[in-house]
Amino acid sequence: MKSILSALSEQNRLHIVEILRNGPHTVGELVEKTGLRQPQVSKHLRVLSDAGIVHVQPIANRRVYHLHQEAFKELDDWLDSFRYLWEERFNQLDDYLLQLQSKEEKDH
Amino acid sequence: MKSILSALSEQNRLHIVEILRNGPHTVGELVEKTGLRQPQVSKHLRVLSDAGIVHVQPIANRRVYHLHQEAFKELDDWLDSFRYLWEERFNQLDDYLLQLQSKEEKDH
DNA sequence: CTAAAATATTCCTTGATAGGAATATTCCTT
DNA sequence: AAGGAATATTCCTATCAAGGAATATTTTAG
Repeated sequence: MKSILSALSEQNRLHIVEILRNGPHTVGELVEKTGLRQPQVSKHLRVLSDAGIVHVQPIANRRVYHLHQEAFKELDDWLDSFRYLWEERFNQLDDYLLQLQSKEEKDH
Repeated sequence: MKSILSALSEQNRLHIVEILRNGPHTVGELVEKTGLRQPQVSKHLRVLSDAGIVHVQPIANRRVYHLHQEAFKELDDWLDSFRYLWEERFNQLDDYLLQLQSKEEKDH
């Protein structure tokens, strides 16, 4: 989880991921679309790959990169544990404040 | 989007967010549960707050922090744009490789 | 009004990381 | 085999962010 998030936390990598959302791309195409230099693109792809966000398919002397669904599923599962936030109708905060207050009264 | 992701990309902040998933906490409680020192916790909370991930409710001389649903909704919306990855049955990669190959043949 | 508790901020130092430049590697073409 | 194209890696430097220590701020208690 942490490696996925930190891989995505960099501007240019986020951009690359959003380009790949439109389908697989070779490194050269990514260089063109991002305006970055080739070595930096390769380096970012390495980080994304290590985080399991992209996969590579070698074809001749090119490398075709594409998104790997597992990483996004993982993110989605993690987000699931927060969905109660906008699905529950009662307010956790109010509850907590009341509880804090009653604790205070006990202290006196 | 980027600020949310980079806020969450730090280990201890991710931990704080997961503690807050169980409900609102004061700074002191977070210090205790994380084992971090108070100033660092305050600093992390600042980053989370700037990213819109947490909100604060002052009560006496304490501050009660809680998760702010909007940030998670935003993340969820962003993830939505990738859901096709595990919902589509055809394979983008295969399509792309075929396309690459036919382009190559034209070049000859 | 003063002291103490809870929290935030500032300053400093250090470690991680991104970009630049150069170079290595791999595969194709001839 | 040699050269060139596509991509990856290495080394260096500069920037940024995290932790430590000290201090400031706010609020309550007495």
